[in-house]
Amino acid sequence: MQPSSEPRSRRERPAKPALSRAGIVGAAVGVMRAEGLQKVTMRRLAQELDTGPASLYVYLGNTAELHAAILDELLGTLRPPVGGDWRERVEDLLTGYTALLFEHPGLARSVLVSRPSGEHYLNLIETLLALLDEGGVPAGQAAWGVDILLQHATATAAEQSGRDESVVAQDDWDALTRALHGVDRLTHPRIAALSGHLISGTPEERLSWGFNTLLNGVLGTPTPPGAR
Amino acid sequence: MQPSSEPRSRRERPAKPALSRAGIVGAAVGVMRAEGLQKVTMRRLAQELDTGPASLYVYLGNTAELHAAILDELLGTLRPPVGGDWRERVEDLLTGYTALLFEHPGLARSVLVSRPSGEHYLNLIETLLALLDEGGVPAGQAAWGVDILLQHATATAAEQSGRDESVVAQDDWDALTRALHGVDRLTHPRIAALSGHLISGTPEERLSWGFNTLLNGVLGTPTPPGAR
DNA sequence: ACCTGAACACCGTTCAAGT
DNA sequence: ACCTGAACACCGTTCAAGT
Repeated sequence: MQPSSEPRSRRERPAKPALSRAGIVGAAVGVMRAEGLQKVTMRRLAQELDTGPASLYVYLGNTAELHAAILDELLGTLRPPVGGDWRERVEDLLTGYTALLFEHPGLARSVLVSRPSGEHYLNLIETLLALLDEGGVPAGQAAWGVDILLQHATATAAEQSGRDESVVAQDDWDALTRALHGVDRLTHPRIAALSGHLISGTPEERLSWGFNTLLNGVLGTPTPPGAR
Repeated sequence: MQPSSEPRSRRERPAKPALSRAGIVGAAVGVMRAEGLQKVTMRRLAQELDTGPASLYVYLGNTAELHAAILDELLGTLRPPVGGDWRERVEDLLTGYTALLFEHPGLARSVLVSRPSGEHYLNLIETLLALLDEGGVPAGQAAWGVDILLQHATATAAEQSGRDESVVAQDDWDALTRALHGVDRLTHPRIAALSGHLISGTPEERLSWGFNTLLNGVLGTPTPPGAR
């Protein structure tokens, strides 16, 4: 019997491609788009790629690294703003970054802890530094400012997680919001007086105010001499 | 045979106390102090309280609610600052809050999503509002300011999680830090020029600068007319 | 060298059934 | 009414063993 030149497997599968970090991250983005981030697990992804979960650990150290890589991939779709002065362009860029994360708040949670370090994230930092430089922000303040601006964007998106995934959110609302309204005006007079203000505004208004507050603060707050 | 007035159980256990929300949260704090937050799971806690995990769901809606309740409990140990002007007292109070979370960064992660709504958290908000009022911060700015100040503190603590639990952290450091240093100065000139500044300063210096930046921004940034 | 089956050691949450 | 055993439907990560 002659050795066959046919592949050993009889089943004609869609030609299982070789694993690679890029391929894994691409598949992860696909699963996330189709089924949400909560389905992007090492096990589910291995299943998608027709292998066992252990194989993924050849390319990724852990799940947090996977999430960071997914965000970096998403960041590739972020276009640098063109119109307006430097402040408007900073706000536009950060609003775009936040909008991306608002669609996947779970990603924001992950990324707060294990930040991306890929090309697109570096481009975002570079662009922000260029805009702050254009606005005359001193180097030290700009460097620390980028950090705090991105932290605010990421944390604001992360706060949405849980509040959106389940439909429970609407009638359950928020225990804190209820507590703020039901407060005793004798023990907590200022909360009682300001309860309207504490939860006022749309998410967009608060985010925009946050970026402007941060920008004003960064412009006017020197970093300590030792760190400069 | 006379019915015995003895308890049905022969084993003299440490008198298993009736379940209550406060008891569960207390036990959770105990487990956290002894073994870390990662061990505070519904199952582990049920074991600690000599019952099944389902019993806990009579008192707590989910794990996030448990974590929020733990932080509120911890917040009971936070003493309002006494010395200095209003700005120093704000910074002291927020530094104390952050220090609490630095010891349990996982708690900060949870709480970013599902905030506490207990007595001690309300006291913290009330105290902050009083201090901002003392500083002459307009009501709308103070209300939104408290939110952004607490967010910065919480997010900064959350960023520590992962970086501390494992000893890997030290030599692994941070992929982003490495990426910032290894950047190409042709494609990312500003990162290359500022790489020293981007990671400079101690955590304390950066946190303090963050609070001051926020305070300066809050003082100088009016909230939008509609939301006011 | 590269890859992976199988196992280890867990999770949160629900629900039918008990007291 | 209050409580819970047992089950459902999963996880991340490791490691010995294969090719």
